[in-house]
Amino acid sequence: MTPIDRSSLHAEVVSRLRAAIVDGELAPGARVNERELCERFGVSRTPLREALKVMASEGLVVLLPNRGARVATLTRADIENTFKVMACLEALSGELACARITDEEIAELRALHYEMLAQHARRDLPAYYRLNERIHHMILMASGNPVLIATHAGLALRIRRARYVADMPHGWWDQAVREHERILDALTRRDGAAIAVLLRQHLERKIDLMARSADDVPETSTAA
Amino acid sequence: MTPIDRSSLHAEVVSRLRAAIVDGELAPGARVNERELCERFGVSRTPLREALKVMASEGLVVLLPNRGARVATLTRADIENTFKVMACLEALSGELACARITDEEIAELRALHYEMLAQHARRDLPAYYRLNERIHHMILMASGNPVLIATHAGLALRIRRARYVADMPHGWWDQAVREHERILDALTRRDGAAIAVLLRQHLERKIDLMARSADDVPETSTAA
DNA sequence: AAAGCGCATTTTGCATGCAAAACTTGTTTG
DNA sequence: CAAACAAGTTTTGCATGCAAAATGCGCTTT
Repeated sequence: MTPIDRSSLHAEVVSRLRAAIVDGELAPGARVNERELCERFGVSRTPLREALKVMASEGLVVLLPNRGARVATLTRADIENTFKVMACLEALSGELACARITDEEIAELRALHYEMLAQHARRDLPAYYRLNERIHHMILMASGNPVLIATHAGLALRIRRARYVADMPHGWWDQAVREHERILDALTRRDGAAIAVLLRQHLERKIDLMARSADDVPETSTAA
Repeated sequence: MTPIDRSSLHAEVVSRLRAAIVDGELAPGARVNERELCERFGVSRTPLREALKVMASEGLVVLLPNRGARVATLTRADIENTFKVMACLEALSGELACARITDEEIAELRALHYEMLAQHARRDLPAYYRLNERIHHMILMASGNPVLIATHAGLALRIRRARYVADMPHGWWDQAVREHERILDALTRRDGAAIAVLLRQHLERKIDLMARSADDVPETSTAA
C-alpha cells in the first residue's frame, strides 16, 4: 500500500481504479462495491465516488442510478467500433507526423523497429506488443496534436483489456511486420498520404483478425 | 429554477454546468466558485464537485489542485487541433454512412439540404448553421458507430463556444453550399471514398478560414 | 412446493463538518 | 516608496452522517 498524496486523492484513485480495470483485476461486468474499494485504497467514499464519475465519463464503468457502478463490458461490436475510430485517428497521426517529425525521431523509430524485429525473431509476443505500442505511440506524439493524442489515449484505454487476448491466425505476425516496414518507409519519405493509407489498413486488418477470435460477455446492459 | 430530479443530481448539475459553459454564461478562463454555483443550482458541494470532475475529464474545465476550477480557455491551436480530429472523424462517418444509410434517410438529408439552401438564400446565418449542424449530425448517426458518435460529440462540445464566432470572408458561404451539394451527391451514390475526401476537405477549409479570424484569450494556463 | 409479500440489512446519494491550503489586507521594514 | 511579512478570512479537499432506495430473506398463502 503506497501512501497516497493527499493533495489530489481523487486523481490517485482514478489512476488506481483505471489500472485495476485495465489489468483485468476488476472483471468486466463486475459490480463495484464502494465500501470494499474504500478499504482497499484507504480512502473515504467521497474521492472514490468522484473517481467513479470520471471513469464513467471515460467509459470504463457504467453508472446505474441508485444501483451503483459496474465495470463496463465490451461487446465485439464495441471493440470493432472503437478500433475503427482509432484506425482513423492513427492514420491522421501519421499524416501529421510526416510534416513535423525530425530525422532524429525517425532514427529512433527505426531503432525501435529493429528491436521489434528482434522480438519477432525470438517469438516473444508480449515484448513485441510493447515495442509495437511504443512505435505507434511515438508516431502519435510526433503528430504534435494534443487533442488527437488525448482522444486516442481515451479510446485505447477502454479496449486495452481486450486488445491482446485475441489469438491471431498463423502468418498474421509476419504480415504485420511487413506492414510496419512499409509504414516506416513512408514516414522516412515524409509521404503523408501513403502513411495514412498504410496505417489505416494496418489497423483495419487487425480489426478483421480480432473479429474472428473475439468471444466476450454479452452486453453492456443492466444484467438483472 | 426547475426543481432537480433527486435521483441523479450530479448528472443534472453536469448538464446545467455544460450548458452554462457552452452558452458562454461562464466565461472562458473564469474561476469557478463552488459556493456560488451551489447556491445557484440549489445543491450541496458534493454533487457539484462530482460534476466538476466530470467536466474536467471532458475538457470543459481545468482543475488546479487546491486552487479550484477554471473554465477551460481555447487557444487558436486548440481549436485547430480539435477541428482536425473532427474532420477526420466526420470523414469516417461519411464513409461508414455510405454503407448503411437508407434511401429514406438520404431523402430526409436532401430535404434538410434544401431547407439549408433556403436559409442561405435568406442570408439567415444562424438558421443556416442549425441546419448545417443537423445535416452533419445525421450523417454521423447514419455511421452506426456509437463510439464515433460519442467521440465526435465530446470534441464538438468543447469548441461549440468558438465555432460560430469567426467572421468568414466573403464568398465562403457560397463555397460551403457548393461543397454540401457534392457531399450529398457522393452519399447518394454511396461513394464512401469520395464522401470521405469531400467531408475532410469541407472541414479543413473551415479550419483555414477560422484560423484567419480567430482572436482568443491567450492560454489555458494559470493566468495569475 | 412455488410464488408472493413484508421486514431487516445493506448500499447508494447527498448534505454537512473539519482541517489544511490559499487568498486578502493591513502593517512593518529596508 | 516598494517589497516583504503576518494574521484573518475564504476556499478547497476529504471524512462522516443521515435519509431513501435497493437487496436479501424468512414467512405466508395457495
